[in-house]
Amino acid sequence: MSDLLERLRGRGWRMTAQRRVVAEVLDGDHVHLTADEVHAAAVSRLPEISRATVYNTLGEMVTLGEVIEVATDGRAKRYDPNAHRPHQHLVCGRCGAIRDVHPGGDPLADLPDTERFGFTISNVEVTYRGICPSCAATA
Amino acid sequence: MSDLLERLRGRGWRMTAQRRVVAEVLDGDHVHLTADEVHAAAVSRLPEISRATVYNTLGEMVTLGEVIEVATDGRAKRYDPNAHRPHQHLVCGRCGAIRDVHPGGDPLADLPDTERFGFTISNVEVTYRGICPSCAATA
DNA sequence: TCCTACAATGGACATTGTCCAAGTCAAGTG
DNA sequence: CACTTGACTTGGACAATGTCCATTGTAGGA
Repeated sequence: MSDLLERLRGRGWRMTAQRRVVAEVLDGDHVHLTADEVHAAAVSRLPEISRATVYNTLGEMVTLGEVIEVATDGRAKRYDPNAHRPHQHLVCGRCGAIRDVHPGGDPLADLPDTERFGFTISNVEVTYRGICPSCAATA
Repeated sequence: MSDLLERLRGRGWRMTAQRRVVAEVLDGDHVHLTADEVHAAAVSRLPEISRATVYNTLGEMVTLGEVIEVATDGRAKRYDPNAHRPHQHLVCGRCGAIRDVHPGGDPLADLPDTERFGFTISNVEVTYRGICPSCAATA
C-alpha cells in the first residue's frame, strides 16, 4: 500500500511518528498537495505535528529523490510522490485539478543544438494547461 | 527599440511616467525579471515609484497579453516581454540564468487522447533544466 | 537501560504578493 | 487653456508561503 513509506524505510531513513504520517498522507496516485494541505491532513492524525516539521520532512523527501516538487501555479509548491516514473502534468486553469500524464516522444529531441546555448540539459518539465471536463460542463 | 512600449501605446493604454518606466525596464530579449527586480530598476529612474504600482502594471501587461508570467523556480514569478512569439525556457539550475528557446515539433501531439482525461488543452509550457556553460566551467 | 545524535517544536522572521482609502494626474471637452 | 472626471499611484497594512533557530524530545544502537 504505502509505497512511499516503504521506499523511505528502505533507505535507512530514521522513522518517527511525524515522518510516517507525512509519508502516509502524501502517498497515492495523482496526489499533488501543498505543504499546508499536507500539514492539515497530518494534523488530523497527529494533532501536535508542527508546520516546520512538515516543511523539513517534505524537503528531505525531495532531497532523497522520493518526492518531486511541482510549481504549477506560481503559488504554493506542490509535492508529488510519484517519483519512480517520469511523467508530466496536466493542469486545469479553472479549478486547479492536476493529473499525471505520460506523453510519448522525447521533448529533449525537439531542442536543436543551436538552441541549447551550450547548456548541459538534464531534465525537461512539460505542463499542459487547459480546462477539465467538469469545469467545462459548468462553463 | 522599445517594442513593448510601442505595443502598449498602440492599444490605447493610458500612459504615465510609471508605466513608461516599467515598460522600458522590461523590454529586451531574454529578459526575465522578478517584480522586485523590475521595481529596483524602475526606482533608479523614478525614485518615488511604489511597489504596488509595479505589481499593478505588470499584472495589466499580463492581462493584455503583452507580457508573459513565468514561474521557473517556485520563488518569485518572472516577467517575460517576449510575448509575440511562442517560446519555451531553458534554465540553469545553479545560477538561475534563463534563455528563451524555440523547440521544433508540437509537444501537444505527443500527448495521446487516452492521457488527456477529457481536458480541453489550450497551452503547453516546457522548461528545460540543466547547467549553463559558465557554471559548468566553475564546477 | 542509557546515550547521543538526529528530529520536532513553535515562534520569530523573511519574501512575495494583495488590498484599500486617499491623493494625483492624463487626456478629453469646451 | 482651464476644467473635469475617471483612471492611476501611493504607502502601509495585511495575507500567504516558506525559513531559521534555540530548546526539547526521542529513535535506535551500544
